[in-house]
Amino acid sequence: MSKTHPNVIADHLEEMILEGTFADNDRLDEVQLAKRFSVSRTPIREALQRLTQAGLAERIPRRGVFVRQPGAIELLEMFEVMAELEAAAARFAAQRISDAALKELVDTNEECERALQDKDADRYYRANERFHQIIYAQSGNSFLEAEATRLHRRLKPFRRLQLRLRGRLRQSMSEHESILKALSDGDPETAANVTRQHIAVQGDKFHHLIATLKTAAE
Amino acid sequence: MSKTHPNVIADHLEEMILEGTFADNDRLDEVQLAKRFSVSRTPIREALQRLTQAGLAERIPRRGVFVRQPGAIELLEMFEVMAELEAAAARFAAQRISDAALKELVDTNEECERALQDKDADRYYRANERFHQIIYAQSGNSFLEAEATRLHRRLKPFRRLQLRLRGRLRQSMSEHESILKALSDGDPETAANVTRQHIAVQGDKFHHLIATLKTAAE
DNA sequence: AGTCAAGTTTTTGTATACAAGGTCTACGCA
DNA sequence: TGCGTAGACCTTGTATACAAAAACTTGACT
Repeated sequence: MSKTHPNVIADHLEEMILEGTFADNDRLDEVQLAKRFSVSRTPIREALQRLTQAGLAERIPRRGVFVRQPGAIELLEMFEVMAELEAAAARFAAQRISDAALKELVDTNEECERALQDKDADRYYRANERFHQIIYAQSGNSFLEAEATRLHRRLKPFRRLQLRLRGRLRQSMSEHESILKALSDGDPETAANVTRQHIAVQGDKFHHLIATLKTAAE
Repeated sequence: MSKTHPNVIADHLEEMILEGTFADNDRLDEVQLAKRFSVSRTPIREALQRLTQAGLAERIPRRGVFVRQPGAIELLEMFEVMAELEAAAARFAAQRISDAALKELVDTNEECERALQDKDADRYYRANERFHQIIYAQSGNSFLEAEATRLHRRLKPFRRLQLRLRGRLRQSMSEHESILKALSDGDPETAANVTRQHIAVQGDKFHHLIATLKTAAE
């Protein structure tokens, strides 16, 4: 592998962790990674620190850094917070969204629809992601946008799971419609509530999630 | 200064930045800090990286790291998000709070009251902080608790300002009462809304905030 | 055989050396 | 005098050397 910058290394490792290349509690060996990326330990340590800061790994003093995959409970907690952040973004967006963005949102949702009919999961995920990203941006709050994006990214590998969990994509689509309506109506409360419901994982789905996680782990 | 660990150094620098020891855009000189803390540049660089990750400073490649004090807009954005996180915590807490915690919350609020009557600002701030911390914890979501605490900490130096901004502490106290009532009633919606109002900086206060910031900067 | 301890090896953490790019000064030239 | 540029000087970024702590191995003793 060619010599590369620490940020790139961190991105790379982050990607690997998020994609599940490493198992939970795997140790990230500094010299091994140094060889792997053809750099010295110094930039590797920098990258590892970034990962620990992001919560993707944990550094135990004098023992090393270990990847930290979230368990079922932590995952639920993260989804709960995600739901609130998205709800907040939708609340603000209902008051602040531009006509252009609203149109873009409609287009994106139609793209979702088409991808769904074509059974093109990949395209659906991309469009879905853009749908949410537009709402973050239209919250008119770049700090919120950044935080939401960060958490969204962190949860990305589990989104697929969440969708399967929710049952059918159909329902997700109709929720999008409700969000869209609330936004174009300029109704912050409804926008927030509908969005929260859209993201949240509640009640009986909890057990389903745990079961799915266990299956995935084996 | 005695030789100390990078985390301690980072905490120290963080404290200094938050307390306003450094001005915006000040460069954090590696060798200077190394001398100051009697360590080599390596642990200093680690500490600086932590600061940049936390958003308290920015690293410009090949130029150094510079402290980033939030401007008025960013500050408002952060308060907006803080309001939403607190509202979310209150929403969950209304459903999950324990009797013991509820009692503790009442006690803490009374402590606020007493401190207010004694005009003991310091004690008031401590009690106020505990009040909010209890709500975070009682959200029953440790991820949310951690995120809220993180942002709370970041906004700490501006809270004083926010209170002055809101007018009188009296109002803050009566808002606490409303929150308390909603929590003991187990009413999530009200708890969330009241809390959001409690934290939020809206409308005309905006200009006031900017003016106050400018004064503080001179 | 099992356990404990001393020594060896491995690994992290810190210091220092070196390389590469950026800044600043001083001098030449219009 | 003002501007541009060459070169010295700093500063950051990376590699390597060294120190200290943990893990592992081996062997002695019960």
